[in-house]
Amino acid sequence: MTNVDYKKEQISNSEWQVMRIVWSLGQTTTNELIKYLNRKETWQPSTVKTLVFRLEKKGYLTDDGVSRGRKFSALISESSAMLEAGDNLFSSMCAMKNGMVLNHLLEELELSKKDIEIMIGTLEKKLPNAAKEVACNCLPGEEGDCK
Amino acid sequence: MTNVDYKKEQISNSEWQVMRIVWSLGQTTTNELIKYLNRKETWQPSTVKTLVFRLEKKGYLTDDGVSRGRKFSALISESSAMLEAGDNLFSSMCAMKNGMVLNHLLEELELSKKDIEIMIGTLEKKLPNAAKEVACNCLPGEEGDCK
DNA sequence: CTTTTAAGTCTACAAGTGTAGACTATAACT
DNA sequence: AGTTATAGTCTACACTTGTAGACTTAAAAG
Repeated sequence: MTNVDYKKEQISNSEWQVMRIVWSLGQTTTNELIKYLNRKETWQPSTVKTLVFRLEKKGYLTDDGVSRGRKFSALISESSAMLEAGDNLFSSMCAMKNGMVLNHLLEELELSKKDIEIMIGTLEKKLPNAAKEVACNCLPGEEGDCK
Repeated sequence: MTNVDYKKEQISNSEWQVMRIVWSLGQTTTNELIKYLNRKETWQPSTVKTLVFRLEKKGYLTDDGVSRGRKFSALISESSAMLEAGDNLFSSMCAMKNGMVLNHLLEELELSKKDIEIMIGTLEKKLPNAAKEVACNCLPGEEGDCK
């Protein structure tokens, strides 16, 4: 069995908040994390420390080993984490309705001109070879689409 | 305090699998669920029963109260569940990179001609008013974008 | 060098999740 | 009516997650 379907440990919601600070600062200390997160969450310093600890254990953060005031940095880029999260979500939902969800997101999310242009390009390139219908994959086996 | 930010209980991963069958069949029994899920998961019948029980408790499923062979049905549509899941994911990630993730999904996911056309329409309508840049909202407070 | 502060580590604990066995009561069969 | 199969309910247990207090030790201050 190859390693292809190896499932990395998830970044939990709270952990995600920590990662975003690290990704933004590039490199950070526990204190800085506590300071920033204090503006967004109501966490005690201990909570942040626990989260950092877990993220290191899961392999998403490392530190420089200095005994006081360690510098942490991410072992995964924000972009790949985001892509993975996106893939993950969509791969577990009904394929037939993915388009609808995407369209909704395109409508609701703030997007830059450039993003929009890129996406139009992507879609236009895709259009010619697109199928009439995407099959529903909700029911294991062959039978019926979801409503 | 209004109810606006009331947080519904999450549908967990395993529960999601159950819901997909219910959504597809419109109405179903425990046995049918066990039968279908048996093709996708390696769950024991008990596992399915637990999942169904939890989904009823969380308010996502109801049954017709018949003592044997109850019929279950969903209390939430698959579409709204999916939309919610999508919103949820994207609202917790970096706004600046949302476009990139969406583009990746547009590239990778199977989409129907019609979906694509709709989305191109959405994007074209959006383009004129789109900003040059979407600000990064990773750091609480004002300072700096994430990389 | 002693004291203090706080960074880092351990422990904790409730709720949620994945997974499933054990038990109970009811419908169906003889 | 008595027996049986099994749908439905309870209980269980390990692991993850959210959240945080307690303890230890090294660095900073006096």
